Amino acid sequence: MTKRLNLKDVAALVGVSEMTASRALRGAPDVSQKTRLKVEEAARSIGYVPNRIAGSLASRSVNLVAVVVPSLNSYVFPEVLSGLSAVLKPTELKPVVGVSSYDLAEEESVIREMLSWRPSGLVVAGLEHTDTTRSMLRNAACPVVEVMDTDGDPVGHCVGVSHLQAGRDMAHQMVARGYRKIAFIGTKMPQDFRAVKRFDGFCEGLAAQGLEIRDQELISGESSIQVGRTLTEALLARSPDVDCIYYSSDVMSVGGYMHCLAAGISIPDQLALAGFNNLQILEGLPIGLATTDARRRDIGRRAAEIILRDQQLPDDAPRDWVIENMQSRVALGQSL
Amino acid sequence: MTKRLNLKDVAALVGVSEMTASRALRGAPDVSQKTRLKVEEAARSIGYVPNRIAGSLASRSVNLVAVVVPSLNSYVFPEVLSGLSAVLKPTELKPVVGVSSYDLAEEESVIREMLSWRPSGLVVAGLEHTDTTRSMLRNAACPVVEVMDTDGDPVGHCVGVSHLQAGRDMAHQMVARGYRKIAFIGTKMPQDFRAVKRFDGFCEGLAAQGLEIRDQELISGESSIQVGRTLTEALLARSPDVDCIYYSSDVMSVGGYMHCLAAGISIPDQLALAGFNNLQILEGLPIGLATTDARRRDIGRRAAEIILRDQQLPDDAPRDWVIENMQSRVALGQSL
DNA sequence: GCGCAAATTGTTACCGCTAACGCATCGATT
DNA sequence: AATCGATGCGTTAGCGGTAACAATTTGCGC
Repeated sequence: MTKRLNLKDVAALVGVSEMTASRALRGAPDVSQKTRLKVEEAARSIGYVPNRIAGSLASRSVNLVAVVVPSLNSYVFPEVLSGLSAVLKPTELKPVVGVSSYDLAEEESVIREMLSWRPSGLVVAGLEHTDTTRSMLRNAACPVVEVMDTDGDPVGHCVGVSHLQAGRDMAHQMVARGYRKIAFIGTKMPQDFRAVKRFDGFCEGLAAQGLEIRDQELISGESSIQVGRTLTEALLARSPDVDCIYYSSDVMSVGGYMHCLAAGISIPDQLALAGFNNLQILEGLPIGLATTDARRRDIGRRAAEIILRDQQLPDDAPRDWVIENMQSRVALGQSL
Repeated sequence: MTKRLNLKDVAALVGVSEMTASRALRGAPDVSQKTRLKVEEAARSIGYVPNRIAGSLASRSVNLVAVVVPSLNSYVFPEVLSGLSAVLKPTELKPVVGVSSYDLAEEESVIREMLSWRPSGLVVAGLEHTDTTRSMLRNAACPVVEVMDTDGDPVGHCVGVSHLQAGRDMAHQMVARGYRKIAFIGTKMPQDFRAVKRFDGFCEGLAAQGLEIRDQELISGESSIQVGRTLTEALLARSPDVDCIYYSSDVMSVGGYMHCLAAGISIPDQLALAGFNNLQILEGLPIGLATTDARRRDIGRRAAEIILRDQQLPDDAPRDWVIENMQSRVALGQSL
């Protein structure tokens, strides 16, 4: 907790103007190598850290990309972030993460907070927002990308997969493989709009083949292996004839698998399981659990690319809106 | 992408000075209820979002707490964050996350970037830093808390557990339970200083009882269930007589457990397993895997409390440095 | 040694907001 | 009616940098 250091202090130490010191430290052109070195050395010697608040205000530019996700615990968003970071790494831009806790009001407040820092771009998970949020996104002075989901009405750019379609596809796969007594287990219902869409698509897919959900467990809590296991046990106790379960997430299907292991239920002979996301935790299990690859890393990468591209454009340039539906892919594993 | 809106625009619309508009929107005193409502309404109507860059510069205060962690994929730091967020939630402060990728040079650059935003506090995982980083932390004009680890020489406040001690404790538990042919499997070695300390403490604990590591697998890659499974298989193939394995993380021990499931190895009769962290993924497994609770949420909470407390203090008030060693707790489960 | 363009450095005017202080207004007090 | 403290609002002067332009120095050809 020492005296606040200014550019002025550095400049005075070297005996140049603030402007020259500023240029030297930013690596701007028009500074001689000699003074640049002297300034850098002086800055280092007194431990000067530039004040980006002042810098950003003056230059009207902020090297941050805001990323708003519903949760960091669910294993799914860190991977989106990782794709995004990889693309931003060689640039000046840095991601900043905000968490909305699957709550639209909270999302609104997080986005307002983020936008108040005037970032160079905003990435937000999902297409569902409050009216105020939508209006803030529309008026934002930076590119906006809504990610994860393409079933809906994007405000800005949009990169994701169709969760409705993913649900339908899974229904068809299950029916094609002969399962008829099919159940669904979901968490964060109905706050997780994408899980709801998968469920809807799933029911629709079953209906298209003259079937309907045999039983279901929907809870509003977060997903976890433990919860997946407990809900599976409860559902099977109630509906012992169920021959196939679709889970809202791989975390949950792993829990289901754990229940089967403990209860001696053979997979897929006695019970078939499928999840969603293609999470890393599926790798390394004794059997491959069926899932759908949600292209999370690709989504993160693409969002970053769009922001980089747009951000270069002058404010009044024509913008071509990207709506990109990455095809999600069912991976059957040995559990279906 | 619309016109940039100012406080001036809002003020003009209402017919008051910028200052009054500013006070109204911040909820500052000395504004009549009537004008406050008019200003709020005007701001909402044109979709004004305050510019916190300008605001922070003028008020010399930033409502952000920087949090620098090595990774978001490892399942461990999100929980620290969650404890931290919970404590900050009712305050003005908001956490901002940076990722250092288990790389001290990267950490230095992330911390410099963070400090350039003049946050109200900085939380960083670990006690090992480059000299430049240490000097930046020492000179930072905000409270600094080093978390996770207490074995070392903190620059600022410090909250964590002793990883050396955790390793020692686990060695004693294993020996006490009769295991003698003990191996270690670790990831991010040696970049993960805390894992290294656990390993060192572990070896020391074994040595204190006349034993030494029977075999080991150390890799620099990230931990995952898959990697845990593969390394376990490789180690057992090489040293089939090993009767107990200590892993650098629960993620890895779960992988080991998966190998045992697949290979029909009975736990703990044929092989005992123990990990570290007490991650949530342990819950729901058919058996409880031994681990050590690393108190991650408590650490996050405590760090937030320290920052809140310190941040109120005037710059020149005497500061009492906190060094808090939370006792880590071994949880034996049924795998040891 | 002179003239001129390129290279380097300095000056001025903000960026958008707020701290600090100043100045009215108004009801209550004496 | 003059005094006074509270209340509400405006004015001034920055916060710590940078864009844009002005000024100075330097190198070089002739």
